[in-house]
Amino acid sequence: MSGNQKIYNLVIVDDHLLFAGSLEGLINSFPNFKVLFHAKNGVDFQNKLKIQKHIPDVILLDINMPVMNGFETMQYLTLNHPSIKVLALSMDDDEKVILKMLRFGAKGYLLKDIHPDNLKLALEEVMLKGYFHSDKVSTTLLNALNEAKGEKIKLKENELKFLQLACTEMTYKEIADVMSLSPKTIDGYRQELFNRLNIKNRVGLVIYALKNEFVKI
Amino acid sequence: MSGNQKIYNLVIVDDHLLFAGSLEGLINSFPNFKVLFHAKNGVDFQNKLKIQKHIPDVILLDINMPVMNGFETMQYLTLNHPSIKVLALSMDDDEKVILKMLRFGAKGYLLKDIHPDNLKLALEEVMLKGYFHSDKVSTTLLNALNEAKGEKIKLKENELKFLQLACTEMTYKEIADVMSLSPKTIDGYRQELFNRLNIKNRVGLVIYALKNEFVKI
DNA sequence: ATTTCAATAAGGATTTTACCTATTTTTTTA
DNA sequence: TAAAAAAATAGGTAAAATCCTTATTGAAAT
Repeated sequence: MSGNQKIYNLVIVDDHLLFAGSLEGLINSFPNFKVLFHAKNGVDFQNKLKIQKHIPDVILLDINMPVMNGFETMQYLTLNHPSIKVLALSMDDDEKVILKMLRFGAKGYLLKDIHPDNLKLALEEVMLKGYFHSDKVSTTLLNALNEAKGEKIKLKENELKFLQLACTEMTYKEIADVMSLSPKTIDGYRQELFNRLNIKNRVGLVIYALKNEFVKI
Repeated sequence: MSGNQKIYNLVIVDDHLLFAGSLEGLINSFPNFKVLFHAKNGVDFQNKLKIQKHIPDVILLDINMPVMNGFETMQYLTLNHPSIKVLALSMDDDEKVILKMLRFGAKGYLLKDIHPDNLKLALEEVMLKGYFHSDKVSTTLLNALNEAKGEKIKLKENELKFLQLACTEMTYKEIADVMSLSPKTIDGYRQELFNRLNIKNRVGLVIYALKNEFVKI
């Protein structure tokens, strides 16, 4: 609760100076993030890293760069600095590109049109949970992401039951009755699944359950 | 077409011994159904199921029983044997009761005054199509269950758009924005569809839309 | 010209969902 | 068996969904 949280060092790798520069200002305004430097490509990054005494905790890595692009840089980072969390930055949500970055070890990705307010949340989340993805993405992609990262979402027994019942027209209260649990426990399952599956409301649960064949209709 | 069709195992749960017993005889005379046993309530059913080597394919479940009634038994079945098709049995066509059973996962319902000849058809249909309902029911209910008769409800253009958007994670307010209509108009569509389709909440909309292929996932 | 109907939208109340945080209980495991 | 982790439960609040009724408007029908 108090003021002195850990401060995470961050590096921006992006060839658009204006973007990188303004982003630096924004991020430095976040209380627990500090921009160490920004680089215009992978080579530039390596050089600047040498003359730094700090290793960054997290890197915002643009994918489209002319010299040493996002993929190459990602490979270098995975090999040489596997503990640095990398968030891929992309203009659009091209599935192939994003999946490739994740296979290369990125912890997540951000679309460049993310709202400044949300960037702070995104950064905090990636440090806290280890991954983050812009939510402007299809469920299909999210599922693909989970597979790409080898993080198959496993449902606990009660979560599965809850999910199945959530695909009926029962209210949560009725579901709680059926499962002989407190409505608050059910609410806990709901919250947990919403977070894990990156969904927004009960419709998302239904869609997820159907896509993954946890229920049939 | 030929003689050796699959034989479905059936269980009758009803507290009226005479009824259950004679029903058993009738059903055993159907070539592709075999009564495993009958039970006088949900508890009795659970006990008898334990000493059975077969899991039933379909259960005829009376709603009005003194000990563990139809709802409670339905809840137990939905939770523990979701693959068993349940046909609710009722004396009358009390809408609320029937709809509640359907919401709890019953595949359909039969009125007890169904003609013996039709019971055979009903059972065959529920195994084949996955659902069945007695046709001696109120108009409202018939509308709700229109698909049993292959009568697809026609949607007006805006209703269809609304329905499709309701299958996303948008809020109704967001849907209203997208459709450039007042949230109150959207609420009107919602109400109209809920009444016409006899559904209870947004999950019902999603299920309906998917079943009738108004949306794809 | 009046009636009818469909589409739109309002007010206003209640219930259900959703979110955040914290505590207790149970289970696991070191 | 004590400590840690996971599961269940709870309180409080905000937002969204649901329900019921009524009103306006313009087009279509008789």
